[in-house]
Amino acid sequence: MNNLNLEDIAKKSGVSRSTVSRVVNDHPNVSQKVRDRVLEVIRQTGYQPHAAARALVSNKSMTCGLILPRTVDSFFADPYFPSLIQSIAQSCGDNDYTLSLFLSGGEVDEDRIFQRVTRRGFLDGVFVQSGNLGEQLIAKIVDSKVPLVVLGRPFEMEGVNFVDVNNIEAVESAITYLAETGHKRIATVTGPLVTTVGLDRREGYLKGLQKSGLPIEDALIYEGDFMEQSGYEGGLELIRHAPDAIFAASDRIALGVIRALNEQGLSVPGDVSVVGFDDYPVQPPDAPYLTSIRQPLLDFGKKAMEILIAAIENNGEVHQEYLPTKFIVRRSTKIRN
Amino acid sequence: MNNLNLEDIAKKSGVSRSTVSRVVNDHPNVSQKVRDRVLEVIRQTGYQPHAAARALVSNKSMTCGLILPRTVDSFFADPYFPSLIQSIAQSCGDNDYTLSLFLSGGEVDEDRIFQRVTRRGFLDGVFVQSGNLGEQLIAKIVDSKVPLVVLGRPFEMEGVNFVDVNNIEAVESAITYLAETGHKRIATVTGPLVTTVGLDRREGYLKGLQKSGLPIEDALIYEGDFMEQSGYEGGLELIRHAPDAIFAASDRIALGVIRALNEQGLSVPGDVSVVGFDDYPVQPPDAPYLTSIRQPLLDFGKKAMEILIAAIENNGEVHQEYLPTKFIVRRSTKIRN
DNA sequence: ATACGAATTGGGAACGCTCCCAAAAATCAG
DNA sequence: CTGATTTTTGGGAGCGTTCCCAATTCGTAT
Repeated sequence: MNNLNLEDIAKKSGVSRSTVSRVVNDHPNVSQKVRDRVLEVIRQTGYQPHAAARALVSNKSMTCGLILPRTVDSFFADPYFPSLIQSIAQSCGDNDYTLSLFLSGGEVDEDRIFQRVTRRGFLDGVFVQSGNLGEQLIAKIVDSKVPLVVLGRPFEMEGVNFVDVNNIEAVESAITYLAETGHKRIATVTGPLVTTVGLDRREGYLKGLQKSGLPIEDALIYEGDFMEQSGYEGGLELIRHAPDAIFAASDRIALGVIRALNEQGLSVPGDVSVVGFDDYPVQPPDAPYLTSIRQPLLDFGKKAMEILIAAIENNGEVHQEYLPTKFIVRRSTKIRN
Repeated sequence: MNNLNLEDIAKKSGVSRSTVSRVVNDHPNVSQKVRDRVLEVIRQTGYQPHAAARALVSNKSMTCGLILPRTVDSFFADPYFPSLIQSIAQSCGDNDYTLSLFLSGGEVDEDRIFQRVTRRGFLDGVFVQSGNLGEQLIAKIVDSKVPLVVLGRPFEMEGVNFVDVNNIEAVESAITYLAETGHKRIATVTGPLVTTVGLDRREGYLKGLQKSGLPIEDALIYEGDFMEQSGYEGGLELIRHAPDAIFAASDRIALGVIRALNEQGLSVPGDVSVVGFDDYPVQPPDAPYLTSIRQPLLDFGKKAMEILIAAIENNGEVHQEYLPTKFIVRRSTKIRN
């Protein structure tokens, strides 16, 4: 088995521990001849440095944490989570970091996670998914000085790194588009208004109406929770007020809305246009033609990782970034005149 | 900040490093008085042992890996993955292990992951999700002697730990149930037949027919891939051969099947009974009444963790376990006479 | 009180690495 | 060919633990 240490490799290649270390870490000032010889021994023996020993002395574990403060339900149902995980995992891998996952279901978990996160020699930094549940944890982590990047804008933004999608602007321009294409009564099923995402997307909706000179009507706003069921319920409710377009704060909501409309004999986009948000790579086959706002998922993880690395290295300035989205017109909307 | 070490705590509490270590690790032979004093200092200072230092000397990182050899698509679409992650994460947390996540999309990733996994002082053991992609990786990990538990039966079972659900038996009894309730032409949309799950569920289907004295008809078997779309396509294909029941190898497939049937004017369960597999806690609202086979998800993670811990500690015997499922009759099936 | 065994406590060594500095070797200029 | 300079190499120290063993303290029976 592979349980050799630096010294063993050194002996086998007739050099010193230090030299092997230099080779392993790609330091300069090693003659080509020696480097090749050592490299060959390493190849033959399959030597790999001991992660813990390295972490101990260099004070870097090359591991970061991803904390998802989530209820069981939403974690299952929403493709956002796999996407997020995937995106972060990818970026970590690309930067030679390992990703540790922490799922939190409540305060007890959060305490436990907080303990772990602040353990020395364990994580170099953490990502926390923003959401109503995690706020307190975020505050504690900020206090603890552990390098942190929040995924999605947190409520308390002062001095905390985060990456988010530009929700407000994205929705605003989607609404503007709807207004420009002849829609007069634009309704919305929002996300949960206890989250910044939910709030921001509603804000974008309001701003969009304002900008387009359309009146804001409370009856055209239904608070959902990103799940399909809430879209369905919202759809049933909203059609009582004769909208000609519905902006859904997530694709899943949009699916529910469409289901409700269809069930009531309304066609999409014939009678009502529907716009979603997310545009996941895998569209549910029920709605292959959903007009939606695409989140730049891979960029998201990449940017988050960039910021985390900066935070780990500099622990200086605060980074807060909003990534642009892309509005994709498909066939769930139509131009009205 | 919290960067004290054992020695500091020792000094502050007027004892030696060793004693503090004993207190931290709950060793006996520390007088109550001293223990209390040390504990108080630890509480005040918020001391936590340095993870890497501990890992170095004790040769246990208290971290395990979860490797998901998966294509992007299926990872997004299938609620199985969040469920699996959740279940494993939970069990890890409960046993004071940290979970590191590795998503693999191909051979390059697999090599990289393998390197990491075998790094000393890094992971105490790993879980690998079974599937056609990961077989080679599993073989390599088995060779490397890193404690391993495969999630789902692997193709090559010799000497490798795994946990699976008793797919064959589960499906067999579902089919038997259908036969007993008067179904004569039971069709199936299988999972991908390049995976053991797909194969086993088909095997259960065949055995069930056999046991019930029903003939096996190739036209009643459609190979799907666990995704809804394949259920839809399978449904369209199968109804040309007039089945009175369709067993879908996953709930997602079942949804697609139902969609196809409905689209063709057939009612479920009026014309055709449909049985799914998985019974995820969050049922898609389209089919709240799906008769299905429930996977014992939490038990799954728990059992897997148990086996992994045993493997880490004993590295002795091989554990291969099949967990029982639960057949849940709802309203997508009916009794025919 | 004294001695003896048990319980408690302290300090050294080691885990495998990186970093620093000094020693050795190689290179170069005069 | 010598001395100065640069490059390469080797060994010691230390990171913060745990484990082991020796030293000390304690309790108890004589």
